[in-house]
Amino acid sequence: MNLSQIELLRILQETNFSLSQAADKMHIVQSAVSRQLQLFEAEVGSPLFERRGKKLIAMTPLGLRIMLEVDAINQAKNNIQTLAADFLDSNHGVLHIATTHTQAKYFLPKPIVCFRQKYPGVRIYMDEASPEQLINKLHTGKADIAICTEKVADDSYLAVKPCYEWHHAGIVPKNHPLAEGDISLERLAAFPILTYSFGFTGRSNIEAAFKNSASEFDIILSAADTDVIKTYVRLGLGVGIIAGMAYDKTLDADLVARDLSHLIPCSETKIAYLKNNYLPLYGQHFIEELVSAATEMCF
Amino acid sequence: MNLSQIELLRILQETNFSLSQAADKMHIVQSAVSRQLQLFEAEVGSPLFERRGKKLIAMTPLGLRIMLEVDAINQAKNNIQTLAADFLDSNHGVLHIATTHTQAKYFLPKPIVCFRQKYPGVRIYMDEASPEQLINKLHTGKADIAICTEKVADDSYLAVKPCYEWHHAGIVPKNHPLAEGDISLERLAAFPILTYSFGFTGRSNIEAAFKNSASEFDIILSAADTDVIKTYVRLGLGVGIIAGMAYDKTLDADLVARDLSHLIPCSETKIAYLKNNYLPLYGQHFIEELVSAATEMCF
DNA sequence: TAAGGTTACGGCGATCGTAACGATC
DNA sequence: GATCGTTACGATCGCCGTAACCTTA
Repeated sequence: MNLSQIELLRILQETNFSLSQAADKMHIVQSAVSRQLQLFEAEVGSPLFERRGKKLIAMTPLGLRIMLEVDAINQAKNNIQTLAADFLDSNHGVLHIATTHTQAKYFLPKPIVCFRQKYPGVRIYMDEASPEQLINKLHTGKADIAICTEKVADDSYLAVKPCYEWHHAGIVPKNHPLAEGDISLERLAAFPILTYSFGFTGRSNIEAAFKNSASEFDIILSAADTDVIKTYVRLGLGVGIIAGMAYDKTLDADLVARDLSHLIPCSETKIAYLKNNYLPLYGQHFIEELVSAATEMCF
Repeated sequence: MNLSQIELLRILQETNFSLSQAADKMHIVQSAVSRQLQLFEAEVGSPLFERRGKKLIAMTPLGLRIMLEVDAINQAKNNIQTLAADFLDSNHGVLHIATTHTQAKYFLPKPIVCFRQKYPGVRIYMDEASPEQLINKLHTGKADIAICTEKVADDSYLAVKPCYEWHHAGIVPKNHPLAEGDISLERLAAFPILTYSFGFTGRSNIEAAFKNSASEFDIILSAADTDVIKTYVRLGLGVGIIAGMAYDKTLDADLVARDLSHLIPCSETKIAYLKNNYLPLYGQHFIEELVSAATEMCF
């Protein structure tokens, strides 16, 4: 057993068990990969892959179980490299942030600018995706830190830090009936609703609010992206329910935002990263930056 | 970086940072070890060991941090090997059990006999030590399973299964005043006490019982070993406080056992193993055996 | 001066690359 | 027949062992 065999297994998982693609990724020839896999399987004494003819099509139960250990080894190996680099120079490096559109546009700008000033040598990659995909990116090492509201609390491999609490707001054009007067769930439900896609940005709390009430509501458009929702609200399609911090007094002056905190439960945005993943110092500082930026804000 | 360098680091930790001893353990010459360490430190870019002249005397902070990852890699590597062996033949193998004298002598015999019948091909190593040492043995891979009452619940790296609850008993020679009549803490405290050493077999609960009462008690002899306590009780030195299951009606017929469950809080014997350590199937079955043996017993 | 660590060098073996072959869609 | 995987063989590079040297208790 050696580390390149371990690396090979990890890559095979990524490439749908293709030896030739794995060879490309490892910058060696296919035949070498083929032999290394044979050697490893021989050492284990049992096949790790299901084969159709010569093609690898899936992993055996043993292979799947061993893959957990392979992942652990790879993680530790990466941690050693990150630790070493961080020790030599904790001001340079790369930070992969995965988050949803709403956080990226309405929460992250300020802390990221601050962070850039402290760490001009750190290259930031920002990746937008659904909360489900964010978690996957953490697990596959494509992201170091995920910032979002939904789902991350369930995964036992993740360290989760609460970041800030916020509530939803309703947005309507200025002349809309809901622009004035008290708002209740019943009044809201009388209009078509535009809000976030399932699994995004506090959508679960919106569901919960209406589930507990007698009113049925009609979501005629859902999007991952606050700006899409705003666009269609402007076109008069109905009432938008968005995250409070996504309403911008200046840019959205043509819209009226109505507080919904008495109707929809509070949402909490969280910062998540793999427990087993060593974050370089600047990564740890970035998280602190997020938390302090969050406490300075008020929603 | 490669696996033998990782292995080298682990062994250096075990050998007090002696390159020559490490070389012996790895069955290669000293010079090879020296060079591999140099290569690894060069790759990391910083020294991992503090040196006095050429001698290694300690680890640097970076080295200590990296050692955590090294341990993770070694653990995963061992798991792969165990998984492979277990898959090929889950009836043969080795099981290292670490436990205290009391458990080894008064609880384990029955479940171990049962286990041997199911798995005649599994070699059992039994290791007696203090609870503190047991935990250390788990961490260093010298034991797979630890069985004891104290301490294990605190360690976050350990998976802990409750096994059975028991209470203490007082033992005295037949003609002793405490052989008859109701027993209170005050009456107990009037006699010299013989019991387990600090950190052993529910000793903490004995402490707790007397701490909460007004009586001061005088432990004139403490031992890790129930049999030692019995011996000196027989010699008339005082009252023994031992685990209830350590009193044997036949063998200890010359002694009288008095239930102390109303005076000393219940103790719980637990089974512990490393969360990250893959236990072969027979090991998992052994734990089940322990639990079922425990439920059949009554103390 | 003995014991532990480093440096230099030669030899062996592991692993890669080339290339021809085999199988699968 | 094009793509993917396996087998064979030669070449290279990494790693070990021997041996001489250096350093410290």
